[in-house]
Amino acid sequence: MPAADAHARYPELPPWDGDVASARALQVELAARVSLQDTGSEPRRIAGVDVGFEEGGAITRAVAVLLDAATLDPLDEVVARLPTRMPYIPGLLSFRELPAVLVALGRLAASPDLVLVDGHGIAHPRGLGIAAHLGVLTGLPTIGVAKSILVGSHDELPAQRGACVPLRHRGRVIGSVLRSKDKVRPLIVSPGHRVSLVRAPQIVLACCRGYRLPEPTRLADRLASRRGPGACSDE
DNA sequence: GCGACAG
DNA sequence: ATCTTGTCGC
Repeated sequence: MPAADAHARYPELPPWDGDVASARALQVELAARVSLQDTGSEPRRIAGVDVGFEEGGAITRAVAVLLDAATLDPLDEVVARLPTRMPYIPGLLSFRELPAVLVALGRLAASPDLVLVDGHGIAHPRGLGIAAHLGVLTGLPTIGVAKSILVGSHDELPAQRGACVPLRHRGRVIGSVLRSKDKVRPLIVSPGHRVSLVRAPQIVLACCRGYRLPEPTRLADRLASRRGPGACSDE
């Protein structure tokens, strides 16, 4: 996909025009298209996506990594850089980051059967966090893995890895608060699309390998922001 | 009206 | 998200 055609290709992701009210209205429409039904089949390839910024925010850098679902070994990684076209507005994150994410995902060597996104799924004021928005756009099963709560509340969570309690909002369960590692801040996991509330945290926990973040998101995160071992593309 | 607010 | 070194704790 030509590095800036996400808008033309997806009517559900219009270019930013400063109209917050209509963007929110669109989210309400798209949220009605979200499915919380599991696919039934086990994923063979799982992708992880995350976004970082360069040049003081002028450049949006999206990273997509593809992993073998069985071994969690990396199969491919893509970095896409696009000029930033919108400011960060709580609740409208997907409109700002998805254009770059779609380009990165489209350049992967193979399409994933599931995508883990750094951000929320349906655990959002209008039920359409970035993972849910991406799922509705592409039709791919997606799960939101956030590092903090946007909306909702929950009971106390045990300190041991694997502990999981429901995240509720307006009397509804919208996700899970999951302890992915002993004594670290929990992850906020919510279905994005075509994944159930029950399976989302199970899948995410199964993707954790001793770090707080599950491998798909952790590897994408490492390339999107920090400079760690293997983060340099040249030399 | 006041505070909260993914990344 | 990003600006940023060393440091406290498991």
